[in-house]
Amino acid sequence: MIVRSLTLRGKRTRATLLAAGREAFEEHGYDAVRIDDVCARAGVSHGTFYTYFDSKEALFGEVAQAVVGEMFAASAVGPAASGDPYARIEAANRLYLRAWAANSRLVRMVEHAADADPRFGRLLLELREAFVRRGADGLRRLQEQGLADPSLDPRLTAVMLGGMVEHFAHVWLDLGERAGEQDAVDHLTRLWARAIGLTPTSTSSQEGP
Amino acid sequence: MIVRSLTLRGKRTRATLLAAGREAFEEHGYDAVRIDDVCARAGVSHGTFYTYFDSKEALFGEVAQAVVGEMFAASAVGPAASGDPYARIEAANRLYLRAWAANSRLVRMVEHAADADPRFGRLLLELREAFVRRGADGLRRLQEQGLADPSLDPRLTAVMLGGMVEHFAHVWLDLGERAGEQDAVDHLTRLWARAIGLTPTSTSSQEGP
Amino acid sequence: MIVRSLTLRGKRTRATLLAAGREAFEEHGYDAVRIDDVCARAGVSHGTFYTYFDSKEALFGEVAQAVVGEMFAASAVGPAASGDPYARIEAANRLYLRAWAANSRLVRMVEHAADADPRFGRLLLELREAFVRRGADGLRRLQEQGLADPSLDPRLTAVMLGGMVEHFAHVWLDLGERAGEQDAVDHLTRLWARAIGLTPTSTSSQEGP
Amino acid sequence: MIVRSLTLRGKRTRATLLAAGREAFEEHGYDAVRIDDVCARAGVSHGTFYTYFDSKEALFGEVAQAVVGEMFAASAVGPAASGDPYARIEAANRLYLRAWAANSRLVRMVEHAADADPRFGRLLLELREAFVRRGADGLRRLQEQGLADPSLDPRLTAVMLGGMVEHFAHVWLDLGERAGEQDAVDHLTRLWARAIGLTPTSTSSQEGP
DNA sequence: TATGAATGAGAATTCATTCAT
DNA sequence: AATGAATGAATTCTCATTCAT
Repeated sequence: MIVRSLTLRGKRTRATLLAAGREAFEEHGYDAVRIDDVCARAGVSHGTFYTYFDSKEALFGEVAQAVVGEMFAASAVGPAASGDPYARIEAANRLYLRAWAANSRLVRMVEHAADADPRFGRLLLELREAFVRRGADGLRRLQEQGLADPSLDPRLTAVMLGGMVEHFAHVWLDLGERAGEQDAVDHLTRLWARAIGLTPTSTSSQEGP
Repeated sequence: MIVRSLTLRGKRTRATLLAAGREAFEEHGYDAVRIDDVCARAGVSHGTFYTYFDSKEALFGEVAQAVVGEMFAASAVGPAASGDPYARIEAANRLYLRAWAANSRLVRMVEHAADADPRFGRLLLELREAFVRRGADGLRRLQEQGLADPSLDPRLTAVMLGGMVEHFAHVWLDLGERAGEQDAVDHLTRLWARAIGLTPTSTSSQEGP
Repeated sequence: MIVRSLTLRGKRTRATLLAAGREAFEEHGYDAVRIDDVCARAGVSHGTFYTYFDSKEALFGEVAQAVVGEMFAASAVGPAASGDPYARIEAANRLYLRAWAANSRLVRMVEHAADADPRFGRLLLELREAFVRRGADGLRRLQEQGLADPSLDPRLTAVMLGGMVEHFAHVWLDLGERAGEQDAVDHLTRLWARAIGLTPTSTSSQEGP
Repeated sequence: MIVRSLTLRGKRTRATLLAAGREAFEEHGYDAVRIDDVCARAGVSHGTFYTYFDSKEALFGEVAQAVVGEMFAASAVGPAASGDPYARIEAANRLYLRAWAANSRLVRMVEHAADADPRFGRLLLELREAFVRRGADGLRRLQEQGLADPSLDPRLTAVMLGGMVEHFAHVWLDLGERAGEQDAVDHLTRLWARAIGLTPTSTSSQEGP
């Protein structure tokens, strides 16, 4: 693997290889991907692959890193979002479902890789931690505002309800559980809101009469 | 692989191999297990393996079948359980957590195998379906009794809340999220109960007024 | 590589592979030999090779061991040899030349391998040590009998004169220095004998008056 | 590789590469040296290497040539040396030991390379020939002066005794045979002198009456 | 002259599976 | 039923060398 800083051409080749690898992993799964597949897709010889990556695993490592980064970025509810708690939860759930739709296969591959290689486990842990903290902070705020059940442990609750959304995304998008997006988001949000004892405010878009 | 029915000795050898395979898969993961490992553990030669199983995959198929069966059996709340809805949910959650603790690695392996082989997908689907149906039936009954929000789709809700428990089991037991069992079961149950709008009955052990 | 003790058939295959490897190394040198060459020569598939040997290096290790053993055995002057010191030296020199003729290429390969792998260095050291000790013991005996210069260090002298023979064997047999065997043995022996100040006994076959 | 004569800058780069190659070969051995290592050491890029050398082998060829030249030059007993035959032999032995100490690894590499490539064989032959001729001429002169056994074949004797020194140098310096330089030179010289029947002259520094 | 990206021939090794005994 | 020797497809990775810039 190359060490020195790359020229423009080198950077391009590396990026091509990375993209090709991502596609290949997504399509065929880690085991089924051969270095030569990636190279063919990228249009370079397999010697070139080793100019930029140490091994198939190293390539996957970079793909995983990218995917995890995207997952997190994609599911962040902007600060501009409505101040209404219910609406924020709803927006977060919708975003997560969509982010998952775009990356589910790869994320599951990272999860599997984590079984064998702690490096991937750490990557996943960081991602999960970010989500959990985000959820726990949100809940804590609601509790402080008297809008949510103060007896719930914020972290544990965030882990559980976040897990509900994550797991549903998997079941829905990967395992083919049938549901419309609107229905799915609605149910997830209602369950979440009610679970934490969210007190509807006047602007709430909750289930109505 | 032989077809005719087995002698007693044959049955024993087969069972030994199956147990050895299960242990090996559990310890090292699918890819890392070599047929030789299994045979060494079972104390038979390579050739013998193929007397009883068509392939490594076939062995794993049987292991998976067994695990899935155990998972389902282990997590069924007996009919003798208290009639109190909250208590039933609590019992189910506790049982599921424990069943998962006993089988998580193998279940995850089955999940991963399902990515590549639809046969395992089907197996998993059956398991999930049984859980979902059980959960949905329970909810429907509560709705009919006027004890749960009637506007919730029973199946979708069961998928989501069941997923919450399943996912938490994974996070807690495999990924090391710290929590005590009592706390975990309590939170899962409270979140679940409140999410479906479970109206406390007089015998409820819920958090009270 | 196989661990359990081999059946007759297994032993035969292993021996065939070992012989094939020895020939291949002898003919083409370590680097140029491919595992497949050895297998083709032995008439087995290359998978079979790995049933019996861990690697090309391991195979070479066994070949080296064998060659070194043969070298030592082949150059031992039997105790039955004439008691005449000069004749014994002469016999040893002749035997060494012949042993070298049979194994020079492989011995040189071991020498080269020793540069990279201390294991081979040790092997060679043992061989050399045996030769040196044999030579030193012989000289010491002659010194004690008053037949050789007592001021010479037996070990150092044995190393030097033994080296003379070893090196000449190489130059003569490998590098093509022209000489007849009789002449070669004669000169080596006369130089050796005179170098240690060997006093001719009455039965000496030395160069006469 | 370029053909036209080099600019000053070109010469410098070439020399740097040659020196880097020599060091690299000396440290790691032929096989283990990658062109990249040499280039990194020389501070130039891969491509540049091929501006000056046709191949790795060509580089080694030049290194070998240089080493062999140095070996010969370094071990020549100047004409100014004492006219005493014993002293001349002693001086030559000491010089040879020292020259070998400086170059043993590379010389052995050349020897090994000679097994596969006759070009290196020829190089070595020339070196050896020069030594042998020098030794044979010396012996012939002594024989003519009546100072050495006239029945010895000068060339054969030179090959053998020269080999004794060369081989001892290897054993002592590369294989770790323990001896002090003075002892080593003393023994080599005494054995050599007595082997050829060198008659001490009055000025001899030999071991006395 | 120098650079460094690209090439691809080449070899080692693993392990599920078959089959003769 | 059991054995274990034999098979060979499959894949990774290295590094000397070429060549466009």
